[in-house]
Amino acid sequence: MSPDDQRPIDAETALADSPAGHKDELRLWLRLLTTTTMVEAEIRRRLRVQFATTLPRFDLLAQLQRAGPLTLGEVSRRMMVSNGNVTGLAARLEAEGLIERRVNAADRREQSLRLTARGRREFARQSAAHEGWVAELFAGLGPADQAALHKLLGRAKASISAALREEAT
Amino acid sequence: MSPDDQRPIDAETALADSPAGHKDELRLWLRLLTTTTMVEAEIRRRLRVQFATTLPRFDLLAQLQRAGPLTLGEVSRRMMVSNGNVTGLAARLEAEGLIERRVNAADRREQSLRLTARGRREFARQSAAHEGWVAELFAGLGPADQAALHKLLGRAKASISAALREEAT
DNA sequence: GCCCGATAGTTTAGGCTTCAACCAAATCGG
DNA sequence: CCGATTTGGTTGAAGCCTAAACTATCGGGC
Repeated sequence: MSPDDQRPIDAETALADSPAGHKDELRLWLRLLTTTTMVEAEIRRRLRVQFATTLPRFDLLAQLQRAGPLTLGEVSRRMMVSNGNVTGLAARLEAEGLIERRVNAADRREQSLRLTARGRREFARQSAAHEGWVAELFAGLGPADQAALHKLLGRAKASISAALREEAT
Repeated sequence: MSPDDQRPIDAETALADSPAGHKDELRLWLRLLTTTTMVEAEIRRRLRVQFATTLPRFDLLAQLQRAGPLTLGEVSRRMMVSNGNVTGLAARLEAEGLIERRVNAADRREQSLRLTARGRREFARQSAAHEGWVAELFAGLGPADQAALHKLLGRAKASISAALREEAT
């Protein structure tokens, strides 16, 4: 650790040396992050200008479309966001008439969310466009590269999951 | 384009068929996104519990550490965020005594940001820990896989950049 | 029947982020 | 020199997001 590194690190040497040679992982992570950020920013931008919506709204609709009615908690887990977050998101989508809530009579704590007819219609339009955008952004990557990247990302996910489980011990 | 796709897509067929077979790209993108999200969430969490700070703050300090004094606009471009965002971020970091601002005498619109002594000290601690976390999360990925992933992400970035340039036409 | 712990959601406070409108300083063309 | 444009930065409104505290309901043990 020794956090007393007071050398006047200049721009050149900034990323050059390291205590344990973890620079490669760092470079990999930064590249992964910028790649994702670029795609995400473009998708957010297009959702806004073409459909006047946002990525979180789109994601929630996608969950309902794919999995049918879901409780707030299920949506929260699937989207990997806090439940408080889903509360607000669902409120906005409900106000826009894209989803509706229904309290579970058997367990009155639960309420399930489902798409309205209008929500299904809107999402179908957005979803088709979205799929095209993604294809367009990755069009420069050949099928073999795409497959290889998919596989390696799977291994990366496994590595990360393992590290997270380890930590939870 | 023809966004009038009105079929009542049900949950089963949701991801099953597609107009042009762009499902593979979509799957690739979703995997890329979740991988990044998992790492990012963990880094945010550790920054919060171990250093009571946030990822954007850390990123801004990193920019200054690596590149020396920068104007707000330069930071904005490097971090790929809006300039209004940097205004607030810099205000908080200045209030915490980690950075300081200095108006450029030659062009009084500009002001450069630089780390304070305390900022350098704090960032050195955080940075060392951060590097270790990233290495830990990717530890399950062998050097060959890491290198391959890095290369493929480079190609993906090139593809995305090309698509964005195309669009700007 | 009643308390107790667990679970589903909401609320609150605070930070991050964007866009669009704005202000101030610099630059450029005439 | 001076108006028009550009550039650097700030502000305001709105949405997203989290952690932590809270409310309501359910289930089980006694």
